[in-house]
Amino acid sequence: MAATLHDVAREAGVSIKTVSNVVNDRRHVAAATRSRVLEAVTRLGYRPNLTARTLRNGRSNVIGLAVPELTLAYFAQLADDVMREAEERGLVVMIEQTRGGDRGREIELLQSPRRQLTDGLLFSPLGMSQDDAALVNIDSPIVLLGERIFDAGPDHVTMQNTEAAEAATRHLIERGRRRIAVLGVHPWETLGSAALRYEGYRRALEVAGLPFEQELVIDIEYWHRRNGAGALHDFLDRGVPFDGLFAMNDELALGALRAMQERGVRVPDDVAVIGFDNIEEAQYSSPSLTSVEPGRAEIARIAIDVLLERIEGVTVAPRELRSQFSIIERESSGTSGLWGSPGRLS
Amino acid sequence: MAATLHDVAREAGVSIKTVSNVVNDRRHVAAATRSRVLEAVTRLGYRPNLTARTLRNGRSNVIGLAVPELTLAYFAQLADDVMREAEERGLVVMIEQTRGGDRGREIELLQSPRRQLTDGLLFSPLGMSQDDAALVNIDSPIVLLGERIFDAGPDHVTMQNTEAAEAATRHLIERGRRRIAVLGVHPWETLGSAALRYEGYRRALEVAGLPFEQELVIDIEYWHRRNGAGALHDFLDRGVPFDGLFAMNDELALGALRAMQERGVRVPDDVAVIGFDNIEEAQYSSPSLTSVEPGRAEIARIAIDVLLERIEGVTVAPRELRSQFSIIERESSGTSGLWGSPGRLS
DNA sequence: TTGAAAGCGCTAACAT
DNA sequence: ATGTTAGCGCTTTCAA
Repeated sequence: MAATLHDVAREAGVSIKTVSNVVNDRRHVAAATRSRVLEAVTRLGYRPNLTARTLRNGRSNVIGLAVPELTLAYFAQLADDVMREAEERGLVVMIEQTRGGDRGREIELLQSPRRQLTDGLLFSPLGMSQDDAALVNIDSPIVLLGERIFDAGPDHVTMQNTEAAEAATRHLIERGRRRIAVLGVHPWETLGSAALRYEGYRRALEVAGLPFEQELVIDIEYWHRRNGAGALHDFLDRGVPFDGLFAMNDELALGALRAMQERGVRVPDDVAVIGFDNIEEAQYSSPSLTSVEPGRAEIARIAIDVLLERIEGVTVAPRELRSQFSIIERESSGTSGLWGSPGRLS
Repeated sequence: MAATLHDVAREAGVSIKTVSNVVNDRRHVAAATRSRVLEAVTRLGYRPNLTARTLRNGRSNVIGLAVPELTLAYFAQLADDVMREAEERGLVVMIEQTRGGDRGREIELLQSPRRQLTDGLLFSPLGMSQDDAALVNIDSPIVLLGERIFDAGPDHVTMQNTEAAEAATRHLIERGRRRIAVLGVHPWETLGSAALRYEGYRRALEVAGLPFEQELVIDIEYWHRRNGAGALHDFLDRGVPFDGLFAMNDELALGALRAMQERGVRVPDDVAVIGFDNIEEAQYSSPSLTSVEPGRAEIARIAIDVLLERIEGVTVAPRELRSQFSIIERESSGTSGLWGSPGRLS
């Protein structure tokens, strides 16, 4: 059995209060007493029971992070960023997967008794939508990530989707591309990353005075590589001429690269490609993938800061915060460079 | 403030014991009482305090999973598998990253008070080695994953590294390759995935009566894509002739594919390539990557079963369990197939 | 500076 | 079938 405060107190010949004071590094402990206690602590191998401490303090120093899927590189990297930031603040992260946009699972998760194990939740919904906004107003502190739900009550940290998508499309236009296809559109939604990025795409065309062509719009529900590859095969079958491709995320873009390679379409010579998210693989694909760096690490940092404020009980009006983005240019939108060195960040 | 058992009891006009019985679905509760209690539960929005329950029961139904890095696809997928299996058993998983083989962090994690938040730990060491075997014998239940530490005391679940590597190498030999390079060797270790897979490589050569050539051995410490690409560039610079490549994991293989593409080496025409791990990307690279499927999902299932047994207090001798593997053949070792459909599993 | 004791919310032994 | 109560290990008034 693990040693408790009582055991240590008995061993050191003091009260548990004193042991508690020593363990928690409080003042008002005589040096002699302190060392006697510490000795007992090591002798017994005492380690504080975090569950008891949590029950007593009403605070666990564990925060939850709910993402659609860890096997999507973007979310694995987000999780990594969040864990790094959390660690610096002495927090532990408990990750939960909502499994690719299952609205029911998301709602269940919000209401799960497991919320009680954490002091607060960073929640990245995918299946829930603006209609469900009321449901995210749970008792415990919560910060929303992503673009599914706006103005719902909780703080919200996200990226500049529309602006970044506009910049991405402009990037292709500036390189002389005129017929730019867009991959991953969700025509059924008006919010969400897809809708916002699509908006940016259209805005860039408009600003450049380029016509919008419906035949260049490729709908895809799930933004996985396989869907990108499949959809692009179908698109190529249709024979619609195009010289640029804006993929709504890097997974789609990588799938598209693969499909084009299979079909003998040269990138960037025939088609210049840009993705979104700047996942690590974008550097190592062939050709390396130009992408939008959305400021993921910044999102993680801000989100945790905001969540911690709420946990501490700060009561300001809900905030909507956005990270900075940038375009990382690589081979897929620039020089052919099959002989160049692997893409670097910047 | 959240409602407690007491509040519900008062609201329903019964004792807390009865409420507890209802909440935990015990028998010995009259139907009328039960419905009255349930009504009070919904009216007050009562949700059991898991921390209190854990303190009382000495069991949290949370298990820990410690992996090197979530951003390595293999571990993201392992985490996903573990979470799926855990969920089916009513468990929650708390993931921790040891950050790419940092021995100090691994040891710290084993001794962290955070262990107290979980009923047991699935631990995949990378920095610790056989010399540290004693340190994994912690108080709480633990199951080792991977190949860093053997015969240490805890149960150990792993894959058939040597056998699978031998099969992988044989796969290339059977396709007529005679000068097979091996990528990712760790000459400084005698256990560990690298050593075991290297052993399999050598065994396959021996069985086939092929000479072992030191110049075909490529050492790489970190099995990331960038290192695979870099090392292969160096190897190509050396001008050593080769017609097959066994990469010790898929990330290295994907990096190598990229490097060969940059240097005009055709895969599989000039060099047939096989990886290890069968990460999802292997299907979508160009060419798609032949790989060893190591039985990751099976490892997750077995590991949780074994851990749960220990948590329940089973006291049998420590076991060493291994998953089944198979070779998933794709383009990188077979037909050129640039026009084929994206690789499928099998 | 240190000690005694209450109580966080729950479960279960024991009593009725 | 239901109620009373001790106690899981900790922190924290309140006293000494």
